[in-house]
Order: sequence, then C-alpha cells, then structure tokens
Amino acid sequence: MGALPRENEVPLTLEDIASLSGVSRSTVSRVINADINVKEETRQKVLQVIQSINFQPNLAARSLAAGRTSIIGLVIPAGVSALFVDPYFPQFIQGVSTACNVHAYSVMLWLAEPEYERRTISQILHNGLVDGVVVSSTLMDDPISNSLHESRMPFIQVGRHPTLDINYLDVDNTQASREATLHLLRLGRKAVATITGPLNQIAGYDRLQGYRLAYQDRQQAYRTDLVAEGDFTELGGYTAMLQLLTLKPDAVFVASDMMAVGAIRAIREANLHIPEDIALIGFDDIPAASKMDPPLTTVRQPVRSMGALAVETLIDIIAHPGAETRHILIATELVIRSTCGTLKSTPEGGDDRKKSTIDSLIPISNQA
Amino acid sequence: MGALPRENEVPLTLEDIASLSGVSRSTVSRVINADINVKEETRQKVLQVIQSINFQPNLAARSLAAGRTSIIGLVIPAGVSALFVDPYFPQFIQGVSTACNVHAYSVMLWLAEPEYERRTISQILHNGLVDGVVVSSTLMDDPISNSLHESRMPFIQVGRHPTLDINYLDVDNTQASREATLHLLRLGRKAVATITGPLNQIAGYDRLQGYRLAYQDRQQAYRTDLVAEGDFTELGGYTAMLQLLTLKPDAVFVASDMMAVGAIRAIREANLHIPEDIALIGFDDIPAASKMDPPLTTVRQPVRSMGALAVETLIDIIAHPGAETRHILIATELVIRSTCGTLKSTPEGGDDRKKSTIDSLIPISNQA
DNA sequence: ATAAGCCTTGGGAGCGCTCCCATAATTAGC
DNA sequence: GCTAATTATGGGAGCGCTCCCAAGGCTTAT
Repeated sequence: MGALPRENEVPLTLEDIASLSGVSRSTVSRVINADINVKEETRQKVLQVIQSINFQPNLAARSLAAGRTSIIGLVIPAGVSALFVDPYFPQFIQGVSTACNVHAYSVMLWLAEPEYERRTISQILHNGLVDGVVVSSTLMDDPISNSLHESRMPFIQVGRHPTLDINYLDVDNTQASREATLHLLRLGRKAVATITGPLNQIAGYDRLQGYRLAYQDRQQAYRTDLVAEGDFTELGGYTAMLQLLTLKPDAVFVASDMMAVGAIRAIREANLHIPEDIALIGFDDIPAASKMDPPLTTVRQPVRSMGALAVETLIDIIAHPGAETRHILIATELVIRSTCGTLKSTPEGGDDRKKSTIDSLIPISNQA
Repeated sequence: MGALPRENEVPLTLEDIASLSGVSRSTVSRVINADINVKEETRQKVLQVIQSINFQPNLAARSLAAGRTSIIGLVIPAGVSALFVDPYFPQFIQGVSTACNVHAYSVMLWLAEPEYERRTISQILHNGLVDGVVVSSTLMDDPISNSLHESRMPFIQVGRHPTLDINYLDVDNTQASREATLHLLRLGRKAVATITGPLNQIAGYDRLQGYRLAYQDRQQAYRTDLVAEGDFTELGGYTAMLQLLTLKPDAVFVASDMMAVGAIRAIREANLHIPEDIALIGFDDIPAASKMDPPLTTVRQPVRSMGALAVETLIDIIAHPGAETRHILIATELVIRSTCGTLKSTPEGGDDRKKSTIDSLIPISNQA
C-alpha cells in the first residue's frame, strides 16, 4: 500500500500541524509526547491531522532541544575474529534490533575496526548521537570498555568485565562449562580435553575456568596439555583438535560450536569416531548444531533474548542515572544430542591409550 | 590509553572552543568544516584547541542547521527467512560499515520486522534521521522499495527491481547461474536439476532464469519437474532435494550454499555419492564452502565489496540529486572445487536411470 | 456569589550548529 | 600611496523542537 502521501515532499513542522488543527505548537508537541494535560477533544483533533498527513517530528530538532536522541549505539569490536562467521552476532543484533523497535529506539551500528576505533569511540562519547551504548564481546581489558566507563555515557556490556564495576549482562559461562565438562566426566570419559576460546576474551577465559572447576568437583587434577587455545573459528577448532589428537583424549569440551565443527573435521580426518572414540560437547547451540552428523551436544545460550534484554536494561539505565550497577547472569541449558555419547562401562574400548601420560598433572588453581 | 580527558563531562560547544582559541564561533565552524577561507595560522591555533580538548561538534545541532545528518540507513527486510543464518548478511553489513567508517558516515540499522515495518519506513522517510538508505534483498514487489521510490529519499537497492527504475547494484545472477548450469551440462550431466531460491525474491527468480538460459544455450528443453523451489535455508535445500531425489537427477544447481548444505545432507541420507551420482554447484561461496566434504563448487560473489560499493554509490547519489539512475552489475566467479565432478564420458555409470522419464518436457520460455 | 484551585493552552527562550551578510584586514593594481 | 579587489573574521538569524512560565477558562468549596 503506497499510503504515503505525495505532499510530504516539503517537510512539515510542528507549527504547520498547529495551524492546520487550530492550536499552538506547544499543544501539538504535547499530543505527540503523550502529555496528560491535553483535553481529549483537542488531542483527537490534532492526532487526526498528524495521521492524515503522516507527520513525523524532526529528530534532529527534538534531540537538540531535549538532549535525548532515542538512538542507542551497538558497538561490536571487529577484533573478534569469529565476527560474522559465527551466527552469534547476527542473532544478537537481531535481538537488539527487535527490542529497539518495540521501545521506539533506533540502532546505530558500529563495527569498531582497529583503524577507526579511536575516532569511533570518541564520537560516540562526545557528539551526542546516542543516548546509550550496548557493547558486545570485548577483550579482557578493552579500551572501549575503559573509555565508556570513564565517560558519563550510559552503557551495558554483554560479557562481564574482569575488574571494572560496569553494567553487564552475561551468560553464566563458568557454570555452563563446568556442567558440560562434568557431563563428559560422569559419562566415564577419562581424558577430557578442552578447546578454549581466545583467553584474552572474558568468555574464553570463563569457559576454561568452568572446565577446571569440573575437574575440581571430581577431585581430579586436569592435564594442562589437554588444554588447547582456539579462537572461536572453525579453523581454530580444527587446528587445536589436530594438536590435541596427538594426546589421544577420549572427550573434548569445545568452547564454541564453530570450533566444534572444525574439531569434528579433524577427528574425522584421523578416522576416529564420534562419540565412540571421542565424545564432544560444544557451546552456543548454533542453528546448524542439530543438523550436524552426528547432532551436536552443546550448551544453549539464548542469544537473541540476551540482545533484547541488554537493550531493555540499557533503557532502564538511561532512565535512572543514579542507580546501582546492574549485573545480570543468564542461565544456559545443556542440550544433549549425540556427540557426547552415553555412559561408558568401566573397561575402555580397544584403544591403546597409555595410562602413564599423566605426568604433566598440575593442581587445580583455586581462584574463585 | 585513556586519552579522553575527564573535563569533557560537560559538553563543550563551538562557542567554548571559540573563546578558548580567541576567535569567533564562525571561524571555529570553518575550521571544523575545512573551509578554505581561514588563515593557516588561525586554523592551527583552533585545531590545537579542538584536539587538546577532544572536541566533537554536536551532531543534532549540526543536522538541524545543515539539513544533513551523515547517517545512512541500512534496511534489511526480516521477511527474508535466511536472514542471519546465511553468512551473506553479516558480510554485507560489514562491507557497509567499513565504507561508512571510511567516509565518516554512521550506519543506522533497521531490521524491518513485519509488525513494525510501516512505522519504520515512514520514520526513515520523514523524520530526517538519515541522508539516504541502502536497502538489501527485497521481495519482487516490496512495499519498502515502492515507498522509497515514491519519496525523495536517496536510496540504492542491492538487487535489481523488476519494474521500477531505481538505483541498484546487483550481482549478475542470471549470467552466473547460466554459467554454473552450463558447466554441469558440459561435464556431461544429463538431468541437471535446480533448487531455486524463493521465487518472489528477485535473486531467486534471476537464478532460475539463468538455469533456463543454460538449457536454451544447449538447445535443450528443461524439465519443469526438475525445478524445486527452496527458500535459501539449509532446511529448504534439504526438503527440495528430497523431492528431486525421486526424479533421479544426476546434477543439481543449487541457488545458495546454505541450501547446498541441506541438499548434500539429503543426498547422503539416500546413500548417493557426490559428485559420482549427483554433481552439485552452489551459489555464494560462503566461508564454509571450501571446508565442506567434498569441497563445494560454487559461484562466488564479492558480498563485502558490494556492501561497500553500495554505500559509496549512495553517497554519490546524495551528492548529485539530479543525476541519472545508477545500475551496477557485479561480475561473479565460478569457483570449481569437487562437488561438480569432472567430465563424464559417454555411457553413464551403473545407475539405472530410465531414459523415458523425459515426458514432462516443455519448451524453453523465451522471456528476455 | 466569590475566592481558591486545577486543567488547558499559548508563547518565549534556547538547544548548538550552519549559512549569509557585513565588516575588518590584507593584498594587489596603477 | 590610494583605491579596488580579495581574503579573513564576526555576528545575526534561523533550523524545529522541548521546556518553562504565565494566563485564561472551568470547576469546586465556602
């Protein structure tokens, strides 16, 4: 329906609507902003004119006068290499966008690229374009978080910050990874390895921490050589798995599904079977996880909802400047499919895993 | 580097910079906007103050006064079901974002969701928030394109429009598909089927058209029953392939790599081999294509560059309001890997494909 | 009926910038 | 050295909105 009238060629102003409906600019403004103190009759009259003409108030003028823009910035550091190969970001963006639509906010998207990063951040903070910022997946000690924290800009980070007391929303990475690893351990796997995310990202770090805690729960020590650092990409998972394969683990907790895809490729190429030879649990529950062969056991995180919740929390933060810092932890769900296998009875299969490789044992670190 | 000074807490104005550097507001404005008529000495003095204080002019004020915002809108209709599962969009967004960074524009992201679509479009057009719009992947007769076309808003669509004379940038879908299909035909495949995209999307339609043209080039008629409509998703590809399998094709041109993934799954489940039993060519060259087993032959389109080019063209359109409509066609590249197989010698393999199924022949449609 | 209130409404001031015009400083032209 | 260009600078007038204050119109209580 091409319902948009042609006469809108020349942008109208509040004043135009005012004279068209026989009231003042102020009253029109009140109607638009849902002010209580307008007689119902007047409101209807004005609303009718506004709708018939499809009037939209000029946002620049509104921002200038009111000091708010109804725009939030969504900052995604492009340093994250998995960016845009992993379905995580698209889903997250979608959640953000939906929530913004619902709350009549607009989304300014900033993929912070190294070269422009400085300009970007400084712009965000000082040119008044956005009312607040959602920052996604930063590094351990990201200058973006730091700048934001030092400024007055309301913001929320997706992913906790190791040191700063900032508003954040995060998945309980540690607990989720702990449970996933425990699951493999309980199924009777003896040498559960892990492919971590980049350890300079908080999520990568936390997931490794969960892996460690699982071993601690079982009163066992974990083997440092069974820890391979990946980078959340398919290739990273493949490479890390290649490395682990030489140590003959019988299970792997992989810190992202994309890496699990790569790991599976490596395992296949080594002519090993999943889950018989190597059991595997991923993280994310990407759409492809259930379609994989065999279907991937993984940790589901509600990415879309998290995007939406981040926006809603941010809006609340903007509305209550003095309030306390918000820390939101989201629960995850272990989705058991086929790659983790089932309970193994005591004597292992026909593989010749030697028992004496356990010489690189180290005690579990006791960091909370 | 926490280079952002603390004193920026209270936003500064041109006037502040002016008094700090001993000139007038107008001169500061000239410096910021790179006006020629400023004495070099004055310019330096002002620049120094601006930099030392990390001054950023207020964008709302600038927009209001100048009538430009330096923001472009990126509209992605969410009706597209493959949205955000297919790596296409993320890459495209990335291209757009990079180009915007380079040209000092900002990106307003709109995932047009059905419920909010009307509000969205009308906002874009009338509230002066954006200087222009990039619209991605619309349906054949999308109200978004129509509204935009009726308005004065400068915009460029990624994907040609079947009827309207609008600015667009598109991959040469028809030619690319024609070559892909021809490639299969030349390799000696007799029953080349196709899994199309949604035929209410221009890209889906054009790719089917290319398939038809290939048959025409070979002076052959194509079998309508070998055309199965997909929806650009993995599941759609799987379902469509299931349907085609009953007709025993020996090759398939699949209109997207995501659908190819699904098709391969279906072929595997039928215990058929790729490319021996069924050869296959995809479209997009998603990152995973080269990692697939076997590596996927596919049509590569430079998605990221297209995003960037769309922005640059849009900026040019904004700068030259009167200019002629731009139509940009991007060439693709057939990336030959393993799924298309190699030249088949005359007598086919041991499969019992009956030759008499060719009763559903129809003449090639002659639409240009 | 009159004073005291509340509900409505109108208009001024100003958000921080750009644009235009006027004026001041400089250079060029003879 | 004096006028005519040219270049450099300053300030006014908005851009279209919100916010605040003041002023009318009505209601309610005394």
